Amino acid sequence: MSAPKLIKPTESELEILQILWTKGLATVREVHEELAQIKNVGYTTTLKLMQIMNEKGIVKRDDSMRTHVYQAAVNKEKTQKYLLSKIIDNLFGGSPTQLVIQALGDESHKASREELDKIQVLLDSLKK
Amino acid sequence: MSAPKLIKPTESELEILQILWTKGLATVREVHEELAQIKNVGYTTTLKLMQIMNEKGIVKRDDSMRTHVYQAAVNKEKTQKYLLSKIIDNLFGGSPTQLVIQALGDESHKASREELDKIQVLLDSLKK
DNA sequence: TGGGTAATACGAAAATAGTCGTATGTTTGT
DNA sequence: ACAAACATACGACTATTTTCGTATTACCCA
Repeated sequence: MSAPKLIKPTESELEILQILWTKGLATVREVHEELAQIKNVGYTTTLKLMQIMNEKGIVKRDDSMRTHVYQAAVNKEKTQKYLLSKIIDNLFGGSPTQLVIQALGDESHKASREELDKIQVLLDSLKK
Repeated sequence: MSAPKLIKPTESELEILQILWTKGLATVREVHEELAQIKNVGYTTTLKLMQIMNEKGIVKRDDSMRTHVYQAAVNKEKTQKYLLSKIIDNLFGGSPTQLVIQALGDESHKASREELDKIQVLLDSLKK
């Protein structure tokens, strides 16, 4: 029985994870430059954060080179599911339906026709 | 132009808000007793939290009586929408569809047939 | 080959969240 | 009437998260 340690990334950590999930491999510099586009933060701050994430096991790094290369060590879908589960409990009283309804109704994040179809497919399979 | 100040409740505050949204009006004692069922925390902690929430404007209170009566000062749906919007950006790269798919697939929060129908209705209206 | 640029390590301040002890006053039951 | 139970206020302590300055070492090239 290996305890599947569930990690709860902080908000800042999540921002970095998103970048790593997209890029796959990245240096601190690369991550920082992405980050700098959405928030005003110093390079060493990003560095420190990624070092801490490494200690926590949220990311892995290859430090065989002088410039270390990082990658996410936690699975994207698993992390999303885990955090979503918390939110469903914490914000929607345990009802995923309420969450879905709010999400679909969100004016600032409209779903395309294609996406709606995707949801329809899933919905059909759940109905069986 | 009144600035519609958007408040981001903390996790503990959210737990309290959930109780207040359900109860409508409640004393600290009542909130604390609900809270004590899900977490181990002292009475004065709950009290302090609610005092802070009052200062922040997240809750209102009637202190004309010795035992103050609290109620939520922020709208439930608005708060859910706001926080959800953040999560969509922060955890799902801006795609509400991904969030919906994960939420519907959540094994520990299964949606009932009735709820699925509700979602279907909403989905139909969005498709038009 | 020496100076500028770039990288990591480290420590510690600043900001935010959560916790509770203690003081003080109020109510209530017997 | 008075002790026990109950309520709020308030300050302080702990923990976590975010931030960045400074030191040190490595790399590059004019």
